[in-house]
Amino acid sequence: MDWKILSLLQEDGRLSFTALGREVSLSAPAVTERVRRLESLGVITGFTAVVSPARLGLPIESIVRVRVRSLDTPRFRTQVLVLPQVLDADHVTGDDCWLLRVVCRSMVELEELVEVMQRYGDTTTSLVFSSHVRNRPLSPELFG
Amino acid sequence: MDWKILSLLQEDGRLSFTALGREVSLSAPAVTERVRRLESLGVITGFTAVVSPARLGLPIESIVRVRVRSLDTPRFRTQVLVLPQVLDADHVTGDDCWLLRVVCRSMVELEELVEVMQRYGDTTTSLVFSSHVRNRPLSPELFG
DNA sequence: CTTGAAATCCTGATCGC
DNA sequence: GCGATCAGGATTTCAAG
Repeated sequence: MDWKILSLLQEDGRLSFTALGREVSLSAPAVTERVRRLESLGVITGFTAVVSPARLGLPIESIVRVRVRSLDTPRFRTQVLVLPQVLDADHVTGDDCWLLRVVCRSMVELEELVEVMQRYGDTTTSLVFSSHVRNRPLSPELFG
Repeated sequence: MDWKILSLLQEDGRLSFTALGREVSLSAPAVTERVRRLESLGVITGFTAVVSPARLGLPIESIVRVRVRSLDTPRFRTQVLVLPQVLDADHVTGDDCWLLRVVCRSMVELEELVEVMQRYGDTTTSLVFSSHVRNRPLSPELFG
């Protein structure tokens, strides 16, 4: 039941509670309470509009791996992770330390960004040809 | 003006049009039309609930790089990219070809997934320690 | 979880700049 | 083209059962 609600809200985050109720055969206040509970449990962390960088004039998307020297990590976090072009930043195991997803307007801008990151460690940059899966909804099949 | 609307909707995708109108000093029908236009332009591609894999019992998150042999690419796409554990999949430049973000319940499950992917090419797996930036909203600063 | 009533919101038409 | 106002219908919210 909660899974059905989660699936529907991941598909359309603006579904009204009454529409949601119709789908799952529950009254509107009942689904409202379930959604509020999922929020307070931290299962649902928010609702958001999905925006296309390309349509906004940000045609370049790339993944930058940065091997940050440990002494430079604090400055890396305050100088690089706050840049608006950095859409995702994960600290990971392995030699690469950090994986950043970056969007920008041009290769020149990307070059500048990577030069900044180079100050904190070696980088490896991959340009994204195409995204075949983007933020796939979590589904009960994960527990099949 | 459209930027203000985009920022607010990326923060809270369920904001009502009247609340949105109050924030930007516009009437509800006016903001409604602007949002509809942003949707039809493809700037806003949808609305979604943001769900926490960890809170759902998926504590392992990892980035898998797969160097898929080109002859195996069609099967890779139909056999791997459809798995529910694969939340993101990008085709990228460079030696690695594919970058996948994967969530799962345990290291055993991750091992099985990586073994499947190994059938299509060499893999390199990085476990995510922590995500310091996750889906940062696109902001006008990108064009500062 | 459901019901029901009051407050709020959404939608379309119409008008004005 | 863009936004404001208004009325009718739908939705949200809160109380009570």
